[in-house]
Amino acid sequence: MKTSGFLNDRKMRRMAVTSFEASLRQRCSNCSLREICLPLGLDAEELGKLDDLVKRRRRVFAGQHLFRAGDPLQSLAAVRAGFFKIYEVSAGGHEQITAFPMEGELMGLDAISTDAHRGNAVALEDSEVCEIPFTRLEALLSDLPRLQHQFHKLLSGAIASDHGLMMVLGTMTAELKVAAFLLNLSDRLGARGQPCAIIHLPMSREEIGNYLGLKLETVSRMFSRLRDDGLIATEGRKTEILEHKALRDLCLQGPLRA
Amino acid sequence: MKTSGFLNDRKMRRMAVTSFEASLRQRCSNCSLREICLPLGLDAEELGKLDDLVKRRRRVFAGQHLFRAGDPLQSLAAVRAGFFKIYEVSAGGHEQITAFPMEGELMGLDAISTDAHRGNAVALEDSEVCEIPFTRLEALLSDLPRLQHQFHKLLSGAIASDHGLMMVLGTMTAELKVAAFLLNLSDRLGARGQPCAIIHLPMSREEIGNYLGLKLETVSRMFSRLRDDGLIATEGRKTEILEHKALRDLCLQGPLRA
DNA sequence: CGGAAGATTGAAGAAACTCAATTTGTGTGG
DNA sequence: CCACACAAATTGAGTTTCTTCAATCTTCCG
Repeated sequence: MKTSGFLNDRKMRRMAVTSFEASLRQRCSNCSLREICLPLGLDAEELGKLDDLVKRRRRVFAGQHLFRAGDPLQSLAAVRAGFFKIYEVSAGGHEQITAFPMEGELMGLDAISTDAHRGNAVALEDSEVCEIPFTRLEALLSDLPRLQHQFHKLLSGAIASDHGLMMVLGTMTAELKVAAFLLNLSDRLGARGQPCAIIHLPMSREEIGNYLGLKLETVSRMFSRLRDDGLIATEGRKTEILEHKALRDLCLQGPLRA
Repeated sequence: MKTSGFLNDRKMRRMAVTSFEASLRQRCSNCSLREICLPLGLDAEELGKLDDLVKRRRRVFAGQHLFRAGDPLQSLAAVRAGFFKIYEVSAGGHEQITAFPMEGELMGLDAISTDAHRGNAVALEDSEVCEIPFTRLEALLSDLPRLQHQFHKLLSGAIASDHGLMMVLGTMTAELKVAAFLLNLSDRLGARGQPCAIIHLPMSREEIGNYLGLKLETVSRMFSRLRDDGLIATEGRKTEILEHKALRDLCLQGPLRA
């Protein structure tokens, strides 16, 4: 579970490249994610007001925490690039990963209820976030009904996707859980216009298992089974979905197999 | 899983009684739940505006649906009295109960993202809800920053409690799941000033199992085990928590037992 | 009181876990 | 660039936990 935040040459080089690209899209107004993120549905004037609020392009290197449980809620964070994991620690000391946020997804929404973060956010790869000071955001929402509505949609969508995970955890066998996990990632990548057949998983088998309520060995076995059945191809953490439809059918029929 | 919505004499008598009581507390302003529900933190004037919005005391008899998946989102509903279950049906036809809302809790929050309900809400006993037309509520939020903030807290709290269930589903054994379930109910009753040592469970073993990712026989066995260990006493669906601290310790140490 | 649904308990089976050995992948330093 | 060391992933064998199937008991209503 531990990851080093050490900055080696490779990481520095990689960040230099992304920072050059990023200079071309400094504002929500022309951000490629504006159709799936908070700005969805805003006009130019409204976008401008939101833009004034957002602190863009804070970098978080692989293994670094963006926030920790107990931290007071200052800002929500939208993933601009990269991949995160959010995990919570129970009173008994058990860790549970509750989400793997990717581009355009907000982190920290569960902190509003107590003004303090409940989850811990760690970058799984070198990443970039946009920070949105929450108090100022709430003030702006009152002025911009469309932004308010979109914010509510994102909050509501977070609940809905949590329910999706509950469905997975509560009703599925190990094989189906892994299949559903891969499809979920693929769908979310597809929704962002990214290639969704070949997925580079930024998380370990252990992290997948933790998320799905399985042990890492079981996850590995299920990857192997799906591979042997010809549904996927694996090459380390790179996973290709060969039979998208068959994989989806597998999830649909669920543990109902005759 | 099926329950009859048949209205027998007993039900009619019961409702007559509650309706008499209810006439004394017709508005949010003097509702006993205002400290845990949407009105928390509002002053008299603000309360009045919210009051004008809310359609109070819609009755839902045991077994009846308040809304179903696919229904367009008209109103959010706050439980005024009674107990509900919310279940979702996956594409593959599997049911998963995602919540057992009780007094002061909002239902339908996950519908905002798609303007249609995803869950199905069924009353587990004769119940009463306050309906809050969502479009009008959102308009009011812009005028009442405190109401807006409280609404966000409730949305955020829903996410947080969903994460709590994920933790249960993902990390706990059958025995701990049942223990955690009982404690959760007890805590929520306690937070409402109700007796929390003796709980009358309005849901069946099957429904508990569905919620916790267990089969009904396993749930029954775990009730028996907790009873044999002296932590609880059971008398049908009436359950008494005898050793509150021991039960909590059990959940804390989790599957870490030596 | 009688029937049906819900709950409990037992015994056998399946699924996932634990422990352990091996292989593969990754990053570091020679 | 290669070899080494360490972490991650895979695979196997045996065990535990939960489920399945089945019988019995209880509770709730009519």
